[in-house]
Amino acid sequence: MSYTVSQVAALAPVSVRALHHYDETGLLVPSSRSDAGYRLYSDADLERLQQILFFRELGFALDVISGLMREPGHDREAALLMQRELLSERASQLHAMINTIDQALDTHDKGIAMNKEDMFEVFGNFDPAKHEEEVKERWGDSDAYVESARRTKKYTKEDWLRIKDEGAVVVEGLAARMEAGAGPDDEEVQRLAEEHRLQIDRNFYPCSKQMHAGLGRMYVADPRFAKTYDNVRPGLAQFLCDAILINAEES
Amino acid sequence: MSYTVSQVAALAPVSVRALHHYDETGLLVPSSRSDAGYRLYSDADLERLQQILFFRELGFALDVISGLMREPGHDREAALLMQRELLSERASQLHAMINTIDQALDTHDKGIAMNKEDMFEVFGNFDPAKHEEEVKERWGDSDAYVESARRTKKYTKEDWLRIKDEGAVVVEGLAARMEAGAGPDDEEVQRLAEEHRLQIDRNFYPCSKQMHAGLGRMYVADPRFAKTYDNVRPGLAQFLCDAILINAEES
DNA sequence: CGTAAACCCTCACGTTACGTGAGGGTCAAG
DNA sequence: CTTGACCCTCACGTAACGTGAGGGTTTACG
Repeated sequence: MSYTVSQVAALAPVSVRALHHYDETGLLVPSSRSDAGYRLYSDADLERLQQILFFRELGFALDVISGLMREPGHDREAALLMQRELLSERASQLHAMINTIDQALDTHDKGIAMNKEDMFEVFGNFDPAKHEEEVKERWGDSDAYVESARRTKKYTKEDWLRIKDEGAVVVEGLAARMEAGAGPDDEEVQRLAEEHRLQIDRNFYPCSKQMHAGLGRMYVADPRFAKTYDNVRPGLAQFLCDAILINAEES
Repeated sequence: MSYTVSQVAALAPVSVRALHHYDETGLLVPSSRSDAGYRLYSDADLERLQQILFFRELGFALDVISGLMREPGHDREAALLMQRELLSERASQLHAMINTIDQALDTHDKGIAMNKEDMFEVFGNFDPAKHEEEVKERWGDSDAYVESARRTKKYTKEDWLRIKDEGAVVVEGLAARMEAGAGPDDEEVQRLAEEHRLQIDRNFYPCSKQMHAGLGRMYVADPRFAKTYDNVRPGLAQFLCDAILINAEES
């Protein structure tokens, strides 16, 4: 099945001209042309387009998107996970903005002026220019998510089983200590938290304590990840997050 | 207290050049200049800037923002409420996009392809071009929020008390019927729902049944509004919303 | 009191991501 | 076989600034 420009434009929120533009710049070159020179988009082209649109929605410039999607080891799953992260970040950003509005409404009702810094604080985090660097930082020096995709590609089924078992040992250990009433600062819990970090570091991508802390926060903030741990024991995601943060602090 | 361009740029996520630009186009003209011709921004200017930034964040073009803020009867509170609405809409949009990603990840895992329409459906709602019209539509023919601001400006304290009492009668009536076990399709409940609409229509802005339905949905979707009703009786927001939707359907 | 660093101003041209025709083939329907 | 709906390739237009160029102003400090 293949689609012409107008069919794609009807399906996705993108103009015909934009498709021409993406073709010209090499961002999305249709995988074939008809005899008459008509652009024909395949299903795979549409998947690529979807990713482009997600990135665009997130405020990335087209050449940056181009770069991201050209990186060696880039794959759809890694990109989707990254986009998911960024989107949920953006969502909490929006909630913060809503809070700022509520605050503005309150102070407005009372006839008093708002603190100037609070007025704009909420915008700060989503500076598009700053964003690129921040992404690099958050995902590690050499783009952790790319690195991860690169490494995991070579893993065999046995590798995956081993990694899963290693992980299960840590998770079960944590769950047991939690049930035994230990706090997140418990010595054994701390050892397991550090082991958790090292597993990521060994198996997926270089993971500093700082990055690990970021992950920890994500485990509770992001239901998709929280579920992974809370399914083992309710409250485990929060417990692990606390433990990670304590482990990260002792630097 | 007044601020120079760089001070404003440090406070808010806006470049010096952008401030120049806003000045040139008349969107934000600083309320004074120093002897040397330096732009000096007052507190009021900063409030205006904050609003501009919210609108910009929402994807409005600068000339549209200019228009919105120039409309007669435009005031800060009305604008903030409108922005709040649009932001929370945007937030649920993002959550929908996250769901789409989850779906894409699932189908990807299973090695099957996703429905092409589902792939892009989620983007559709936030077409910036379409948005302007939609806003007009949602807020009524003559910009309900502007109309509301215009009318309420003339209200005296007594007007407000009367309106509040009128409203309380309806809300208490609804709460009583709900407690008595009536469903949202109960005859008396329907009468009260319609009265609720008429009160808005009389006191604030022309409110069609369709618009009323939009409001009803907002009462449950938006915690700020839900609270107003749930504080009277838990579950009342949902109850009212259901009643409104039923009332709206019989057109 | 001078002077350098740090700001500010006004042009004015550059850039990104398309919009919007102009001029001209292509294709299915009647 | 023609008409209307698509498609193509230029190519210039536009919005919202970015990025100097050239030149005053303010402030800190020696």
